[in-house]
Amino acid sequence: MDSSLSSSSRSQGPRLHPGMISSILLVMRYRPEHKIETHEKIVKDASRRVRAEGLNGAAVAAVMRDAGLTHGGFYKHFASKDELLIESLKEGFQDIIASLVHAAEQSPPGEAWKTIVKTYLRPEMSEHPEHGCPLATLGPELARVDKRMKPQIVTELVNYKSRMVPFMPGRRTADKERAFFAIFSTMIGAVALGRLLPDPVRDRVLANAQDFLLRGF
Amino acid sequence: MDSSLSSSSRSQGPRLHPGMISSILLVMRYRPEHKIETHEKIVKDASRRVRAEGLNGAAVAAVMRDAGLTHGGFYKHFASKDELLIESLKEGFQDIIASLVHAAEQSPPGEAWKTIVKTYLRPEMSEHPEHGCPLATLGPELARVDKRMKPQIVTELVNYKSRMVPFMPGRRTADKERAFFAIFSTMIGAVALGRLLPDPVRDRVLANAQDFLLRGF
DNA sequence: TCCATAGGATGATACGTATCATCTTATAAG
DNA sequence: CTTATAAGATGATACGTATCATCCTATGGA
Repeated sequence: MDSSLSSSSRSQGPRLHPGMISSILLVMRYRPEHKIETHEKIVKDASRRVRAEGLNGAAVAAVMRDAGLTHGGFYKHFASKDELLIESLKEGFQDIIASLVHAAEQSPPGEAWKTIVKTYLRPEMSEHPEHGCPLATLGPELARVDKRMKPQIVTELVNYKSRMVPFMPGRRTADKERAFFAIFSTMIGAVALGRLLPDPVRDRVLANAQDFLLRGF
Repeated sequence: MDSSLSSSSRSQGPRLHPGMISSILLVMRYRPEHKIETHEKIVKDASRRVRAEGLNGAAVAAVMRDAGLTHGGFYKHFASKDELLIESLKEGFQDIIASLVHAAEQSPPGEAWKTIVKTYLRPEMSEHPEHGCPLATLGPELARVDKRMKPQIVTELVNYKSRMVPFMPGRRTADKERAFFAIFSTMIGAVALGRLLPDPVRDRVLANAQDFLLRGF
């Protein structure tokens, strides 16, 4: 690995030698992955909390406790709470994108969008908002966040769209985009509406939306 | 009005006479409508705030200030903040129900549902959440409120549905109910999604949902 | 004119929360 | 083993908010 640098006696002048490198660059007291790992754990916990309890369900103290830490270390990981929010939203979007893409990919091309609809509208998806689509859980709240966060949220949404559009019904891309908005509007609304109602009714709302979409295209 | 009770000299024994009535029942220092009026003003202000800023946008102090009062008198009007929340939600639902019913009633019976769709999806409706549908503004938040409030929210939603169903497309009531859920899911989702996006895109999302629905039934 | 009182105002309390300053400690490098 | 230092813990501050106790005052009736 570092064999070319291992004999410092051969280097002349003030060139970099292993000792200098380690004292300048490699001064890491914890495993290099350590901070990254806990950072990711915090974000994942926050992402679940945010989807389950809304934008202010991810209180600093609560999220840190989830990660087995105390509130004090928070600002070693994030410049502000908003930064955590953005990261946990991103995490949430990647979460459902992964689920939906995975489902879509193992179904015949023409049917992929139907698979996405069926996956999104499964009752278990509604039952577990902490693993569900951030749009269905906190869509309206996201519309009200601080101006500074909006561009980043729009970016996530645009990315979401671009990952879904390939699977959408329609010939031209413009058609697929229209289908994306129509289909996701219906699904987001159905999940939101369903969650207001007691279990059996909720499932009927979801099934109804599914029928509507599968027949509608 | 009270002429039958006006001559107290005619009554014998410990019967009710005007003096007693006024000292027992009619001891009202302010106009009887006074309290009701300010109560309604508080609720209307809260209803706007809640729809514009979310469930915790209606802070006691803020709402009272809107009404030209201070926070102290709040509990002369409401037993708790939750009580205000319920009342302002009810107000919000009555608000859009009135708008939609009004629009629907002045259009030919078979077309009423189309008018509702066009009204709900107007860009101005999206621009002014404080006068819009509570479901589009705080649907997911309502799904997370305290268990004790849920029944009352469900009641409001059921009432909303029963007011819209008569205008929905379909022959039998069951069909109309299915249409209600499909149509409102799509509209709620479209408004929520649209509000995440910058103005011109938002309007396309709304128009897209409208086309989808008008063609879909 | 005076009074009783309900509506409203002032002010206090208790709690949650974001943020930051300062202290402690685990650990890789030497 | 020692040491430097970054990750994390403790604790403090500041602010918002719900709730309530207590005070003030406008006003209809006498």
